[in-house]
Amino acid sequence: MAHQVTIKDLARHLNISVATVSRAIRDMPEIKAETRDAVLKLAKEWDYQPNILATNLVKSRTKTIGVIVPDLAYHFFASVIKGIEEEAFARGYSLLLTQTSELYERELTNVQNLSRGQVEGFIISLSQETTDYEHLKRLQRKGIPLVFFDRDADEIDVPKVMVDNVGAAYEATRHLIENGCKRIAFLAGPTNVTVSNQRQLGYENALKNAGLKIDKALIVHGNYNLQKVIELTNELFELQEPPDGLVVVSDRLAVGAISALRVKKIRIPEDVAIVSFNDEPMCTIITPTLTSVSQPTFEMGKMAMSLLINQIDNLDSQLKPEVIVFKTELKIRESSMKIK
Amino acid sequence: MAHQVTIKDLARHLNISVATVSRAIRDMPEIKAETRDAVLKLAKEWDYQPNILATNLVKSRTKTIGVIVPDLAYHFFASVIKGIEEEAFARGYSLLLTQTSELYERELTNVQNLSRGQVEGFIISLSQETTDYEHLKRLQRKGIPLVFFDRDADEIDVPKVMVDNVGAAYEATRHLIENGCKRIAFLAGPTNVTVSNQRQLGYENALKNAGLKIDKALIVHGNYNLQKVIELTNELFELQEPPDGLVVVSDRLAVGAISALRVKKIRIPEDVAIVSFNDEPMCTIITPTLTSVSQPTFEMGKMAMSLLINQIDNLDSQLKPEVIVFKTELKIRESSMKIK
DNA sequence: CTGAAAGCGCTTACAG
DNA sequence: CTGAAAGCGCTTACAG
Repeated sequence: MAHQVTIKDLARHLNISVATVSRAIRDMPEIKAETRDAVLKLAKEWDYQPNILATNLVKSRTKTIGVIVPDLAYHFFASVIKGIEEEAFARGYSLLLTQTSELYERELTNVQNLSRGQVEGFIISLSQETTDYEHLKRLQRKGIPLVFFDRDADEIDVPKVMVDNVGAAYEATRHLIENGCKRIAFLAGPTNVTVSNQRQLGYENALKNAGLKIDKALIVHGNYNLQKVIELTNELFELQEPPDGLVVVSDRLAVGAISALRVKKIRIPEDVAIVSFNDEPMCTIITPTLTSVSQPTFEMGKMAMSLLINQIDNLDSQLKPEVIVFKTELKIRESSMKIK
Repeated sequence: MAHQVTIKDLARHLNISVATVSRAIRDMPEIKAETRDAVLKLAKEWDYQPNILATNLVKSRTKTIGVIVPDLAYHFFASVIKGIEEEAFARGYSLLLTQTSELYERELTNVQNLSRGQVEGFIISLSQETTDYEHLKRLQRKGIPLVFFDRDADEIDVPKVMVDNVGAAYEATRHLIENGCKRIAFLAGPTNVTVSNQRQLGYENALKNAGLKIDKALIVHGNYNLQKVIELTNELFELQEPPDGLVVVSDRLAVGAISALRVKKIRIPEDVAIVSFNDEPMCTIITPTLTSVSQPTFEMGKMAMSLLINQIDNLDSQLKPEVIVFKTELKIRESSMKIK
C-alpha cells in the first residue's frame, strides 16, 4: 500500500513543526493565516487524511457506537437501523453494525470484540437465545453505556426504547373481538422473548375484559422455524373447537400460519380472522393483505441513539435510566375483516 | 467512564515491564511460564481488554473492512452481507457496515469517512445514483483495495463478484417463450444500472434467438418508486397490443407491477406470465407465487471478502483483477405457468 | 503565533 | 527470559 501522508510529512516539507500542522489542519484560531493556508494547500495537494485511529487514541474517544441486532434481514431491524444511522450521522458518530443471527454465542463475541476500545457505547436488541446477561453486566461494570431496543433484559437497568406491546396486543385482539371472533388463539414466540410475553399479556387482558375465557390450549409457542409454525397451526386447527381468530406475534410467523391454513382450505378472514405484528411491507402484498401492528421504527432508532449519546455525554449523572415507550398503530387490512 | 485497565497497570502491579506483559498476554513462547501465568491471572481478574486502537496504530493494520451497500433493507444485500460476515469472521476481520440509501452523496461521505485509516479495504455495491467514480479512483490511487459485487463500475478495474445477468435473463425470457408468450415486455431499472442493462441484453438475445422481434415500446425503465412502476405497468397494458409476458428486473418492481395488474383485472399467468429477479422470500408467499431468478448470495458475499483479503495480503501482485461470475437458478412458480 | 516535549496504549527490534 | 527505548500518528499543555 502506498504510504499514507501524515502530518510529519507535511511538517517536514513545509519546514514547520507537526504541532503547527496539526493546529492548522484543525483550523485553530491561533495559527497565522498564511501558515494555515500553506498547510491546507499542501494537505489538499497530497490528499492528506488524518489517521483517525491516532486521533482516537490520544483523545480516548472513538465516536463510534456498536449496534448489535439479531438479524439485518428482518425488516424491523433494518428499519430501526435507518433511524439509528440518521441520528448517529447528525451527531457525528459512526456505527459498528453486527448481527447475532439469533445466536447467544455470536452476541457474546460481538460484545467482546467491540468492547476492546472500539466503541463508546452499545445499542443492542437481544438474540432470541439470550438468557444469560453476564456479558452485559460486564459492560456496565466497565462503565460502557448501553441502550436496549425492542428486545431487552429486565434485570439490566439501562435506558430502553420499547413499544407498548401490551397495549398493542390488547388493541389487536380487541379488534378481532369487535369483528365477531369468539375463540381467539395466540401464536406466540419463544417463551423467553419478553416482547412475545408482553403481547400475550395484552391478548389475555383483552379476552378477560370482553368476558371471554382464556384457554391455554389456544396459546402456542413458535419460533422462526417455518416448519414448526406450520405444525403448531395445524394442531390449533385440528382442535375439537378450532379458533375463529388468530393473533400472531409477528408477520413472519403469520405467513407460515397462512400457508398452513391455505393447505387446510381454511379461509381467511371468513373462517379465521388474523392480526399480527410489525407491518412489514409484505403485509400489503400477500393475499389476503395482512392486518398488522405498525411500530415507529425510524423514530425508535433515532431515540435509542439519542439516549445513548445522552449517557455518553453525561456519564456521571445518576438519573434513573429512561424507558421510552412508543405508541403503535393497528393497520387494518383484509385478513381481519371477518363478516359479522 | 471507569478507567480501562492497561498493560501499564498490570506491569506496575506485578513489578515487571510493559514489554513482558505485552508478550505474556499474546502468549509469546519466550516468556517464562510462571510470569505468563501471573500476568494472565491478573489480566483475567482485572478484566483486562487490549486496546485495539493502540494495537492497530502500531501495527498499521485495522483488520477491518468497509462494506457499503445501497440498502440493508433489501433482502439481497442483507443476504450477501451474511456471506461477507461469515468469511470476515473466519479470517479474523471485522466489518464496518454502511448503507447509502441509494444516494451518491452518502456513498461519497461513507467512502471518505472509512478511508481515514479505519479500514484496510472496501467491498462496495454502488448506489443507483452513482455515475461519477472519482471517489473510487482516489481509493485506488491511495492503494486501498476494493472489490465490487452486483453493482459495479465498468471503468474501475478491480475484482468483481457478479452473476451472469445476461444468461439469467436469457433463461428467464426463454422460459416465457417456451410457455407460449409471443409478446414479452421488459420492465427495467434505471438506465445507468449495469445489472439492469445486462438483464435487458439477455432478454433481447432470447427474443432474437426465438425469432421474435424487439419492440422498443415494450421496454420501459422504472426505479424503486412504487407509483412510477404502477404507471409504467399501466402504460404497457394500455398499448394496442398489450404484452402476454413480462420480465421484471427485480422482485420489488414485480410486486408493484402485480398490484397494478390486479387493479386492471389482468390475470397472472393466464393473461400475462411474469418472471423476475432476486428470489426474495416473498416470492413464495404472494399470490400467485412468483417465478424468479435466484442468486447464490451467501457464496457471493464469501467470495467478495475472499478476493478482498487476497488483495490485502498480496498488495504488490500485478495480476489482472479477477471477475467471478456466479451461476443463477430460475425458480419456476405459478406466475409464469401460462397454459399453452 | 510556533515549537519541543510528553503522552495516548500498545509492539518490537536490540541488548543483556 | 526480561527490560529500556523507540515508534505508530496524532494532540495538548507549557514555554517562549
